[in-house]
Amino acid sequence: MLNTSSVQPLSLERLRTACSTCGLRELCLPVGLSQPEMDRLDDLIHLRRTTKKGQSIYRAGDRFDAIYAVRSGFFKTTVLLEDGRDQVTGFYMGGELIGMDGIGTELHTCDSIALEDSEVCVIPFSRLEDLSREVQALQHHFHKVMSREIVRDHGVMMLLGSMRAEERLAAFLVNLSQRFTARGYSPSEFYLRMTREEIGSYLGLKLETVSRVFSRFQDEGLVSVQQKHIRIIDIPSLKQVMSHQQPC
Amino acid sequence: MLNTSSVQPLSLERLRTACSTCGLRELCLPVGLSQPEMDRLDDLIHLRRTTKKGQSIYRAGDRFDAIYAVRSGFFKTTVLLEDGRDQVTGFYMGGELIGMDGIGTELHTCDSIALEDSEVCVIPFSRLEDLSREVQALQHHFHKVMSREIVRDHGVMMLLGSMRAEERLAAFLVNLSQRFTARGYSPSEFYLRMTREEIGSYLGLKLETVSRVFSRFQDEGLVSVQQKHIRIIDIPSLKQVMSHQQPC
DNA sequence: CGCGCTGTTGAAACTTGTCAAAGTTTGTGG
DNA sequence: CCACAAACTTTGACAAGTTTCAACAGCGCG
Repeated sequence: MLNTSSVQPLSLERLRTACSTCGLRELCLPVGLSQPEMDRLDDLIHLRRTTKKGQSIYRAGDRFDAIYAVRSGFFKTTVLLEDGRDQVTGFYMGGELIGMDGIGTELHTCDSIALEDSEVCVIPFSRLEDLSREVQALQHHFHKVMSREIVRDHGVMMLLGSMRAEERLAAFLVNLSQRFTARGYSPSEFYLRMTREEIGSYLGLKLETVSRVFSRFQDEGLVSVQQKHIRIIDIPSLKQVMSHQQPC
Repeated sequence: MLNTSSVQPLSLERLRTACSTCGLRELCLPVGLSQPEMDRLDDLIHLRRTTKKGQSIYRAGDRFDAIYAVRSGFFKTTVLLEDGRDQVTGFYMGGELIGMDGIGTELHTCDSIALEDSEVCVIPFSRLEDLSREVQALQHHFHKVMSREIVRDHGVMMLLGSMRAEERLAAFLVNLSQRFTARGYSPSEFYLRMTREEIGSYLGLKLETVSRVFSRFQDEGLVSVQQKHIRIIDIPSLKQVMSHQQPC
């Protein structure tokens, strides 16, 4: 464990760490909590972990005892099949929660890997359950977060099951754009933290296909692509590609 | 609402309805509850709804206020895209919970449709939250159920993203077989409640492809198929098809 | 400064989808 | 209870989209 990331208790940095002063609190677990309630949540979350690019917070098979809120950085989760194939099941950015896959079996079922140097807040799960038995707003919001994870997965199933390559990539870009926007970044210009292969894995495509579609989008003037630097030129058209024009 | 299924309060039938006497309790929400705890859960769940084949329990956009436990019968859930494409996101049988997609937004995001005449227990969600603040075992088990839904969806994403048609159908049959087994039915012989089109929609394939793969499996002696009646002849080989032999 | 990882592009192969036709089952109304 | 219509399934031939294989270019880390 120790070789995958460093653990640091935060005695005096509490103020800096506290949910109440965290810029991501409106996107994260504390949504809807009163100040006293948030203080109680802060009591739980006094551990942060920094994770270098390429390292994991947990791996499939690890014992589950906490969920993690992304404080900074970018993560992917991947599932491994017995036969060696693996697939990216999600990308996570600031304010999003990772690790809920482990609740059901007490074991994590996927790997969570940092795509850049990152930091997460460690949320001990049994203590979160304890507190959410006392704080209704926390309980309810946590349920919402889990539910949204299910709905998000449905969206990906939709994408994988019935969209063509161009539609998938368009949907992916639009989704990223929206999530960056919610975090105060530009809706139209961002760096991809993941490789073409990771995008392809997430979208059920080969990296070559992802690359080709990027090129096509660029030729059509929808986006400007320079390696990992993406500038979306025409969001409406991208949305149209995403949701429209099935070749009838 | 009234035209989609009938609602019946169950004054005196309580004993018959009670979770404590339900044959599915080991697969459903009451797992791990003591008798007094289960009695309190019974207090919540005094509504059942019968649903005719083809009718829905809820539709996308309906207000969310309850989740549903399948008591008998068989359901599918489907998501509809703006452009008219839709996709089956899951099949549900006895003891499984439907409707958790609605928690996050207070609105349901998919349709749940009975594939045969069915019956569900209505679990008012806010009362479930109330009770699970008091009953730790219930709280924890509910979290497990939601988590497993996420893990299940990851499995489907895996299947849609990186498996070929034969592997998908093999995985589907193995999964059904396991779920029937857990419910005391034959692992190797069952009726499919869904059409080829619905299977295809779930697996990201066209119905013709599903039909062809069934025929191929039959030719290879893996299963015997007569319309919706399936007999799995060689489960080990089916598992091998599922998880093995990627054309390298 | 160069080696390796990542990304791009082309041509051929393969899987799945599309269209079409015919067979089968199911359900309904007479 | 039968007949007919509608829905579902199977199968074939062909088309389309994606993958595979291969070669090369570019960026970035050590």
